[in-house]
Amino acid sequence: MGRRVTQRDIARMASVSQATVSLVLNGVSEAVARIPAETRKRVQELIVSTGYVADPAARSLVNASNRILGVFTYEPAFPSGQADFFTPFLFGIEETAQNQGYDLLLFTGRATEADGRKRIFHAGSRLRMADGCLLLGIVFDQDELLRLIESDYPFVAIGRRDDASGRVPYVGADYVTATAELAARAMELGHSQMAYVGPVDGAESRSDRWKGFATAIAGHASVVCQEPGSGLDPELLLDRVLESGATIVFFVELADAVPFRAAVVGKGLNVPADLSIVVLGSHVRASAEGVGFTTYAVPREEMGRQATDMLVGIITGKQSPQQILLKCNLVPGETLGPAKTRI
Amino acid sequence: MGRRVTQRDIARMASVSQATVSLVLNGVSEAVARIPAETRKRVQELIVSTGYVADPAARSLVNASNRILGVFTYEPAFPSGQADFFTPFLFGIEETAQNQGYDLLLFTGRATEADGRKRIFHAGSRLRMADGCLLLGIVFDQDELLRLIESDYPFVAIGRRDDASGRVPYVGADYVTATAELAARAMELGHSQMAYVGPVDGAESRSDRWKGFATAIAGHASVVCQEPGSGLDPELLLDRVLESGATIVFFVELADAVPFRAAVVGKGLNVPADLSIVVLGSHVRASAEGVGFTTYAVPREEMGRQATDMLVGIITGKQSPQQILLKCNLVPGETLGPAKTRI
DNA sequence: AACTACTGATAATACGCATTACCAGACACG
DNA sequence: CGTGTCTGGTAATGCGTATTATCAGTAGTT
Repeated sequence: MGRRVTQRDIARMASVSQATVSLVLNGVSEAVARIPAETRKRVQELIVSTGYVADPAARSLVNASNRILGVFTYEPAFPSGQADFFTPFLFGIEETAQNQGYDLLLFTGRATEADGRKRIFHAGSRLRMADGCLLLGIVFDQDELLRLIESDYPFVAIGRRDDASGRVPYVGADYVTATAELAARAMELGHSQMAYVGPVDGAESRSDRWKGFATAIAGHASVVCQEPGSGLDPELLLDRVLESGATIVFFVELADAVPFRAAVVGKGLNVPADLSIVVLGSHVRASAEGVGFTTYAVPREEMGRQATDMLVGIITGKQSPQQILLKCNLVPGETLGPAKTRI
Repeated sequence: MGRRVTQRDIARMASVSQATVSLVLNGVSEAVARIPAETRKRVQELIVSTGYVADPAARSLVNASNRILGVFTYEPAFPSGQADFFTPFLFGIEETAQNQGYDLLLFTGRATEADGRKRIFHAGSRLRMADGCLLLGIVFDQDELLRLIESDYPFVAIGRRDDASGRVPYVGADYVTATAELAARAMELGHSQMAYVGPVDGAESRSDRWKGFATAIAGHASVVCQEPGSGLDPELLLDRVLESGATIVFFVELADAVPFRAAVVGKGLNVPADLSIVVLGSHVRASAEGVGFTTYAVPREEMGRQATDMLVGIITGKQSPQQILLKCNLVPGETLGPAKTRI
């Protein structure tokens, strides 16, 4: 590779010093250094004709700033399975980063430790290459969060985090309220025997749903069936639900609801006449796919946007770390109806 | 921000020199520098306990290597409209980058010039932060490609490029062959009056389709209707197609085919009994969406993978720039049938 | 005692850039 | 002629790291 052009090269060509080139390049004011227009022009022209571009590494060594935002995903980032989950965040992040004039560094790092999890801190980590970092994922590593907080390295999590004694800055979605609203609506429609399919604890986004649900129905309705979901055979699940006497099923995962609904229809039953289905959170896109589930939309793109804005604010010192919850809008859908009176 | 830990800090704590820390850190062999196990251990422990991580900027200043791959998209990268177009590439790129131990730098840069196009070269470009770069997009800038080639900066385009006197390394899709195959199949089914909706020149991916199409039907069938597509009112388009006597319509863009099909059905006609529809290239996902168009699948993820591998090969000097075309597999679909004999 | 061989490091330097302190020359003024 | 002021720059330095040449001390050999 033919060595790239440096300020020294340009300096030699223009018969000035490297310092002068730097001064011209950064267009410093007359107040700090006097460079006559004629010299400026001469240097400028050489900069253009050689296609000189400052080496960002060297620049950042001096400035301690790269105008780069890191994006760290705890779960494997892109693999198609998670695609619909991560891409909306990335859309929002990319859009805002662009507006703010930042580039995005995606940390692809694979699991390095014995526990099979990706780690932020490891030998050769390129984390510092970014001025700050966005954290994406369902489950985070406690130790790393703590270290991150203590290191003063600017970062913002996407999704609510109550780890690390509540000091994690984040932009999350208000699952509690949205779930409670759906549960309330279900109760208005006469449902009192409910099924809940999905995890009730673990990540915040999951326990929050359960919390909102459980709180809302407390004293008014009861959970007659609770399954962990994910991978459970739809037919089998349907049998259990029917057996339990539930008139409505709440799904944490859209992916579980889809085959379940197919199973219901396959059995000659009608949704929502015979059985209501509610999904606790979907991508905005989901509704466009014609499925029509009753659910609420998690504003993932907006989360990405606000998290990015906050991160930039923290980096530039214009903002202090905060914790923000965004509202999820209800999507009426067509899978929630009045409770069927069972015989 | 409390200043970060540097090698000097560790050196002081361990009562050794900065050089020693660097040597221990990089685990140099006894041959090049002798550091007794005891000292090594002492330094190692401090490295761990302080959570020291080498500054990649400083490192790259010395090494001229960051283990970072740049991704430059000429069209706005993520915005939802293009989502399905770009994300498959990114999946492949991310997967391979991860396997190769590289991080990904997404250049978000906005249009800086008067012509409203994004530019690779501009003041403050962070291009050099990456060891090499992948180029994504439909239409590229001639000048920049030339400059890139002459600069010896490693890069690989995704999509065939005949710009810059054919010296652009790329991994593309073989649109010519795939399109010709579809055209041949159509002719086998008796179609001889054809409509073609979409651009016939401009970007390679577009002119290649037309080329494969035109070559295949030359002398056997004729184009009775050709429209530029994109944005044309479906109803109006349908009228023109019917009027022309075409028995089959080839679409360059899936996005155009979808509303068109709806218009056909809306008019009480049947696809493919009354009119066949063929789409020239789709995402693999398209078939999963239940639309069932006859088309061919552009192996976008695989293109991303191979381009990334090639780029890494070029960077490490293990491979020279190449030009590769990948095969597109036909997707039978349900929208291509025998030609209807018009009255 | 003089020489060699080895050990365990370190000092020096370069990488490309930004920045500050400083300086040489021209000119004006008293 | 001595002093001050302005102009047009430059030299020097530091950022954090990798690398190479060098060196002081000790032990062993003749």
